[in-house]
Amino acid sequence: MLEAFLPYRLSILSNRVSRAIAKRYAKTFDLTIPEWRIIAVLGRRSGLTAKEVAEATEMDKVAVSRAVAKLAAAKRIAARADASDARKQLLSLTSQGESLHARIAPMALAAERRLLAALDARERAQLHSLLDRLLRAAETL
Amino acid sequence: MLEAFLPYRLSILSNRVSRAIAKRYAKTFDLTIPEWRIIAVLGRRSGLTAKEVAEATEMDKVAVSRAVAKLAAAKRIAARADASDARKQLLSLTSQGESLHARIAPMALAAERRLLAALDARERAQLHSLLDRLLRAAETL
DNA sequence: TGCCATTGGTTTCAGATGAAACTAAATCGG
DNA sequence: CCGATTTAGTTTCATCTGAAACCAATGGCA
Repeated sequence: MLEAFLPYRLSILSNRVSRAIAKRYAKTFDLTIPEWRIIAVLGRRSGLTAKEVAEATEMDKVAVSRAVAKLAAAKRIAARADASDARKQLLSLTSQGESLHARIAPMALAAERRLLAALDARERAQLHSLLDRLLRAAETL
Repeated sequence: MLEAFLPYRLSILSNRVSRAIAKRYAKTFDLTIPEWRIIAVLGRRSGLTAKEVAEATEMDKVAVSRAVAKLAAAKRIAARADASDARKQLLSLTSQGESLHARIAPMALAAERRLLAALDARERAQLHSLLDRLLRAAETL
């Protein structure tokens, strides 16, 4: 039963993929998955607060707080104060962070492509649509 | 980019589903996901060794060792010695474990059904086949 | 204005986790 | 047979993680 059980299969697949990527990131860049997610998100949209990052990445705020602290210590991201709310910090990539992002993003996409090589274009579109619907359904479980 | 990145989407989906199920199991039965996996596997095939359980569930042997210890302490599974190899322990559900399994399995299937309600029969078949191929592709990443 | 509830973010604490070391038993090669 | 290697499983240690407590700033609202 387990082999056919959807939650189990999703977990195995996700773990295999994440582990493969995480190992590579850790070795090459001393970067964890949460950190990489933050880099990815800030690479697209700069000046987010920690809370917005947490929402965008679906990580909890503790994880974000810690990853942000580590990234900031490594000068990969920088925080500037929000003029209108002293609790908030607006986060963005430093130039170091930018260049890290520029190096990693292609690697990430290559890994994804390797995985998706198992499917043809039509199947990829199906997969995307199926995942969309499952993700929405999983919001309210 | 992150929102469309397959490894990320898989991780979010898997986490949402696992978290929902884990929470329920933990509250109702004091059972973690690794423990539940072992129950599920032993419910189907009795007399497996810890190693075989680890293979069947794709968990590492440390996790299995710990979960087995806890399940055995709770008298949910029992270990008997292998006659031909003193290192091995043949694991099986106790009657308590059996009845736990009988109670949980339907819950698990119901959760899966709720998730799959977002798809029609044809799409479920597609999903299965896509996951099969992705799982195979992810073996060698 | 001045209190109270809320919000953004960090710290703490206790439990989970994985890699590597370890123990004990079995197997292999000579 | 007997030492070297492999295998099953456990323990240890250092790290990760999440829930809850916490702190500081803000936004009602009376």
